[in-house]
Amino acid sequence: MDLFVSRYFNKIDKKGRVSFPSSFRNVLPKTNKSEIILYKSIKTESIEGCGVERLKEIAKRINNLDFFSEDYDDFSTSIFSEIVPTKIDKEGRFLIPPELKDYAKITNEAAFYGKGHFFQIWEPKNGLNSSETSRKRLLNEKKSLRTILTQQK
Amino acid sequence: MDLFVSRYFNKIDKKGRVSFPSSFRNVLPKTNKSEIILYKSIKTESIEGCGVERLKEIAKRINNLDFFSEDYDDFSTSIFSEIVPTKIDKEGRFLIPPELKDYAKITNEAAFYGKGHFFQIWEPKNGLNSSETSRKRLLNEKKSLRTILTQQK
DNA sequence: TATATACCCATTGACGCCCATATAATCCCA
DNA sequence: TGGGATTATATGGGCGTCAATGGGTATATA
Repeated sequence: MDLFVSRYFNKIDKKGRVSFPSSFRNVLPKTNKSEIILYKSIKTESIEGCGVERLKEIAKRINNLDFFSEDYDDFSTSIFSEIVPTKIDKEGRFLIPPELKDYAKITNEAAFYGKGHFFQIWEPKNGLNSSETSRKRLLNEKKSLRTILTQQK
Repeated sequence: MDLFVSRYFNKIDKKGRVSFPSSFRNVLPKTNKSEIILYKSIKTESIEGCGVERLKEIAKRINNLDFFSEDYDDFSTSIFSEIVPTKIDKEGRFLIPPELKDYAKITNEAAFYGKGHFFQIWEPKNGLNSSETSRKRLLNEKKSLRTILTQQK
């Protein structure tokens, strides 16, 4: 499985360390399993992150936007300048950068949400509320996991 | 037969393990017979699942969406974090993820229902009640297998 | 020097992996 | 085609490993 999937709730210890979920670690490239990049989620009150190699992909996507558009400016500012490279220790733990931790209002527990090619880190209650909202929106739009997962080409 | 069909009632042992029905295992791709993905059924109090290969297709599709669109966000949010990849051991058994187990109110026995391209896992009594209800509803609507099987497009 | 963090080592409970058995299904050969 | 032998499936249990977590000490940085 080379995708960030599922959800994990991990404790933050007295030193501020938190375990990066084992299954997430396995998604990171073999060449660099000890570093991730973190940044503020643009649309939500959460931290977003991915492996370093994904950064290049993001750069490409942003580069494809109209160079003179507001979006280009906004995205490149809010993403690149906000990125915090973060090291993962031998036990698979890392320190959540203080600014991001504050931004997401995380205190003593962190919820890790798999999002495919990236992941999000939430204050647990906020995370639950947010996914509940998503779930309801899906129901209203009559889309369900089943329709998406089982549809044939 | 590359479809999930028929119904099986399997016991959950002291360690929480349950056999994934042999005929279901044969539906999984030869390349990966030891992993399935599970998620909450949206419309019923049951667990739904399928092989991992579908997930990868979805990931590919989602990745092709506009990186900054609402759709990209919505899909990745509602799909990836809800999915629980689950390993099947050498004997064909697996652990039902606790959250899903609770959701379906499963305790010491699980009913596996083949649904074609996916399957469902029910608490046995709930499963029986649900299929009985379905049967009656079909009868009331005067639909029969024959109508469905013989209708032309 | 004070504070933070990198680097060790320890603990615990859960899980993966292995081996075992009973029953059911299948096969094979006379 | 019958009946014994072989194989497959569901199930039970032991044990080593790993993930998450806790904490001590050296090292760095300001």
